[in-house]
Amino acid sequence: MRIDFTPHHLAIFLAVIRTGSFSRAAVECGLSQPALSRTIQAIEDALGQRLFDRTTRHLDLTPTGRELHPIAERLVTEFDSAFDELAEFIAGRRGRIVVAALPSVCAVLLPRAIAAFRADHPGVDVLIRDGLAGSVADAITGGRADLGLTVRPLPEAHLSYRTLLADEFGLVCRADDPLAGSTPIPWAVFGTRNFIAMHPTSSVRAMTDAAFLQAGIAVRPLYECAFLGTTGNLVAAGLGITALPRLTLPLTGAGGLAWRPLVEPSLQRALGVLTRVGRTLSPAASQFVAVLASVAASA
Amino acid sequence: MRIDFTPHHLAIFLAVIRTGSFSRAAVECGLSQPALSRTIQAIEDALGQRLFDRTTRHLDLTPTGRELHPIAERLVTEFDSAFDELAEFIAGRRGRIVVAALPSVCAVLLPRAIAAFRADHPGVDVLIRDGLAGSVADAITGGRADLGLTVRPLPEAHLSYRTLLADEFGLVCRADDPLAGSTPIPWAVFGTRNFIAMHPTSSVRAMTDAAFLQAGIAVRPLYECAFLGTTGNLVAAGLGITALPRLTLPLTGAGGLAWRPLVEPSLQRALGVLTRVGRTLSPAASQFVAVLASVAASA
DNA sequence: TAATTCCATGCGCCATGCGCATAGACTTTA
DNA sequence: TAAAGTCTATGCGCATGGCGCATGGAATTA
Repeated sequence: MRIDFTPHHLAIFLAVIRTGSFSRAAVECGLSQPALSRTIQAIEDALGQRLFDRTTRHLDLTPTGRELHPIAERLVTEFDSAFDELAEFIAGRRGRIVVAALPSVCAVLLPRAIAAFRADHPGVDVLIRDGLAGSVADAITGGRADLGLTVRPLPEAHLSYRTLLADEFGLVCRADDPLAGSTPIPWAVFGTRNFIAMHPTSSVRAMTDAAFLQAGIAVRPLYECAFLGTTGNLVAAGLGITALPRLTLPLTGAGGLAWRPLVEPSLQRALGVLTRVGRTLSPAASQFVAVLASVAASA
Repeated sequence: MRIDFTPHHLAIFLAVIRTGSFSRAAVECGLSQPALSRTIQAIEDALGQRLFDRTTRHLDLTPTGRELHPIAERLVTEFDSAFDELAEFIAGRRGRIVVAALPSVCAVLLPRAIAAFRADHPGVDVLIRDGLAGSVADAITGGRADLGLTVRPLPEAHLSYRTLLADEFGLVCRADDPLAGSTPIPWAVFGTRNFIAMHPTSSVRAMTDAAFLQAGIAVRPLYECAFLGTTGNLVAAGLGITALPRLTLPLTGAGGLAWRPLVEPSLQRALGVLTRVGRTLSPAASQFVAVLASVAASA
């Protein structure tokens, strides 16, 4: 007779050894004595060997039982620790999350979220890959990242997007610029001043272009910067003004700048979580999204 | 839902990974596709997590599945190798046998039996503890030896004895002794010559005393030797004659001795296997007994 | 649009595992 | 010496779970 051994079988065997009695082992295992007795018999039948030499008064391991003893101990321990380990992962207490994010998110939202998350999940590593909107989406599509933190992408069948917060566009000028005094400021202002643009592949540029279109003005970019730091320094140097979402301001790295809300149109850059549809998130990643949402809500 | 995971569950999980398909995995596992599908679902329900992101066209591990993968591999391997190991033991190809035996058996029967046994069972170690009849029986009673090779002991409830061979008593004298010419020789001969006896605790002494009683003669031992080598040398020196079972002759260690069958009564010392009742022998030990029996039969 | 290929699900069957009651063996106690 | 007590084994019936068969439903291909 060939049965499929389970850790349960082995645990029962070990309980008999530990207690030195079928009845006591049955109590310990939460079974009736007949059930336990038959489980031992089933193992013995499967092995073709007795495990215990037993009478009503005596119970001893047979040589085969003695041989199985350490094996059973090892297997049960292995099983338990393996599933404990897995349970840690499922509980979100262990794992690795790869987050692809826009530089601005990396600079502002992510650090706070990671700090809050790691406080509760010290066993989870969070890896960051920063990049522009296109590369974030590619990382998600290609499976190189679990989560993307980016602007709303063009709708695509296998991408799922959930907005976390709206980052408002505003004018960025020198603090001593007269514009810094009036608020709010219409986008039309860029028709009268030098505009320092971001690089055409950036998500900010796509939105400023759209705003100009909506405001009905034609703006000729004076510079096209790949990095916000460059943009900030150009503005600080008095070479022109620009429009940036509020959260990107710290990335300009320049002092003496003012940010004032822009209207007509009032424009917000949606920042959110990008995932791949049909791909289950790890428990840790799901919980990280929740932390992100609460951090974004309190921002 | 909490199920009892078995290596079978894990093997099915691994088969799906290996084949990249539920249907192919089902074939590989000798199951129907629905059965396999439900087994995976059962694991997923138990863990509260999907293991595969699957459509009819695509199958991918989820993070939890990826986490379980190496764990499952390890556990299945552990289980297999553990039971392979146990199977070796049960087949009698691995193990350790402790044999307690009389010196004469150690010298004559055991070496041949061990040689024959080890040729077929290179993985089994055979340990020998030699001692007189009493200590052999004690070793069995006390569980310090698996098998005893000794004379038939006094019947005792927990000892089981099985005769392997009958070792015939004969006269031992110098080869140039006139007695060496006549055969068979009656025990009464010891009434007319100096008798060199074995020590009172030895099994041989018990039998020679009984023979004298049966032959109706009174014999006064000249010496009482603990070792057969001493006895042999005393005989060789011409100090007397003695009676020994045939198989003990090589242990006398003396040259120039003759052995002639004794009659009136003709006496045989039974040599056999002593075991403890109610104590299962290891598979290797059982097989060793079989080898002993066949070696004894051909002796 | 039809055919094909997968995975999921409804259904019924049967083996397995369980508890209850009790038998049987052995020891202890009166 | 007999009765009581303790421990494992077994008969029995029930519920659960695992399985195969048939089929549904979704995605892809011809």
